[in-house]
Amino acid sequence: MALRFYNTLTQQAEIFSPLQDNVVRMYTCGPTVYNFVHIGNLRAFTSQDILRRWLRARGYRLDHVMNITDVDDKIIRNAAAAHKSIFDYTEGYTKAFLEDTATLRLERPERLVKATDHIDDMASAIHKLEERGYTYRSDGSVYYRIANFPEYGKLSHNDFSGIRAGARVDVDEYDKADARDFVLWKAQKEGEPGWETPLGPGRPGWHIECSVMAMKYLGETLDIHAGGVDLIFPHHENEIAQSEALTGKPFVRYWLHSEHLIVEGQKMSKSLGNFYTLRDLLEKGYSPEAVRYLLASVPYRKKLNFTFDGLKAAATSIERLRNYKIRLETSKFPEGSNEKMTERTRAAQNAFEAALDDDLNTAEALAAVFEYIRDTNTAMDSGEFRAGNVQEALDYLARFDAVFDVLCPSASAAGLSEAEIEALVAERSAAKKAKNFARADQIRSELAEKGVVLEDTKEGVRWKRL
RNA sequence: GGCGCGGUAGCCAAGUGGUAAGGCAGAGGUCUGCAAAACCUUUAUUCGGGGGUUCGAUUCCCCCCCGCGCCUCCA
Repeated sequence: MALRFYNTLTQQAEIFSPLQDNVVRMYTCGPTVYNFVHIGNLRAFTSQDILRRWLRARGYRLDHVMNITDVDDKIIRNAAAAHKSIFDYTEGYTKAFLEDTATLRLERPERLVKATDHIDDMASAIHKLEERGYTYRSDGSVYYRIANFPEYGKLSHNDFSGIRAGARVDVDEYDKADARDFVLWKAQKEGEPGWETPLGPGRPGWHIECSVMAMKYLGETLDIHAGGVDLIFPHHENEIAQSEALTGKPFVRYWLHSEHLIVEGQKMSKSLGNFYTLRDLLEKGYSPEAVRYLLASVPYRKKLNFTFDGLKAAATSIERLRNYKIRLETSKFPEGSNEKMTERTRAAQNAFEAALDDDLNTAEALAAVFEYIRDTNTAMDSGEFRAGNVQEALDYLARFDAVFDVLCPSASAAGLSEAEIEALVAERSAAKKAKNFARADQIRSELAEKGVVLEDTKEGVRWKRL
């Protein structure tokens, strides 16, 4: 089954193949670094991480560009309030963003690019748009005239044909000829940061950075452009208008948009008190893997209802996966190999791949893994699962984890060393042999307090950290 | 109003024109010094409501109800 993605542009699932060879050139809209990213942002970035990993699993090489918006109204406002330059102000949140995404095990894109490093490129692009007659000036600012781009609206599927240039709307406030026109270059105002360019002093509008940086690094036509659904209009619509006006070529072949996350059934907002950053959740004691699992477990085009029950369920689900892996690694199985198990593994692998090929259906992919685990656990209990089947099962888990990446626990800061744990385990075994169960239980609870769980099995005691 | 997404068991959630995946939680059981892990059984005659098409619809069509997003810079 071929890899397919739902394309916002065509409103259909389409078979994916890159324009050139096996390299996927993709661009994703990164953060505006005026604050810590919240779990809604991270849902989108997690979807993109799953996308990245699955493309690689399917044999593609990636050239992925993500932008960091480090100049915009909110940044200017907040930096001024903090009495900092926008550079000092955004530096801290850029660093925090990189830390948070690393904590969530999100792969770094091949290129991370900042808007402020590309001011000249943007000014040139705007100048070129002026030459081509797509713009007009007003009070030192440059606007894009959407009336000159007939295809405007093709991504968001809005019909703007009724809007005529010259039908002035909110003239006093915006100085725009048309309500849908958008700013390419903002004239510098008193006390605001600005750049000297042939366009005059000012700063870029939001949309131009993505068009310019995407095409600078990836060429005039990208394979994939991804972001949250809220960016479809106006941001991505405007990117198309800018880019295609510049090149006359299709800007993006596959537009992928992830749905929003809601919290306990409601829109996440600071006023409702249900606004969370990753840092908030870690402080409450949840693991990064649990957050990652929850964000990844709902297919990206579905709204994700983020709940604390769900977060706990995610943590328990991860435990089940890890316990299974530990069982594979530590148990003794009968000699030989069972061909039926090999076939079962192959079927599970096929189901997993088919699910992700189908527009990254992560829920179905997880179902394939859990069904396999239940079946092989049963086979282990009955003795049908043989030593010769261990490696294929571990390989399957590895392929699962190459995408979901939740099996390896995050390093806990404190705790006992392995040697200390082993010593206590040995002491407890001796106490048990001597029927000193009081001491045995005492050691169990001591270790439990330090996050180490003991399990007595036929093959002896095994322990794991929580 | 326009465009778009969705309403499936206590919760999260997959799915298909042919009779409901998976996870979590709950109940009972096997195993166990206790526990853990694991397994087994059990939890939707039913997929927001009402019509229609069909041999047959949760899945297609129509209407209605409810929730959500976007419609000037929010993933």
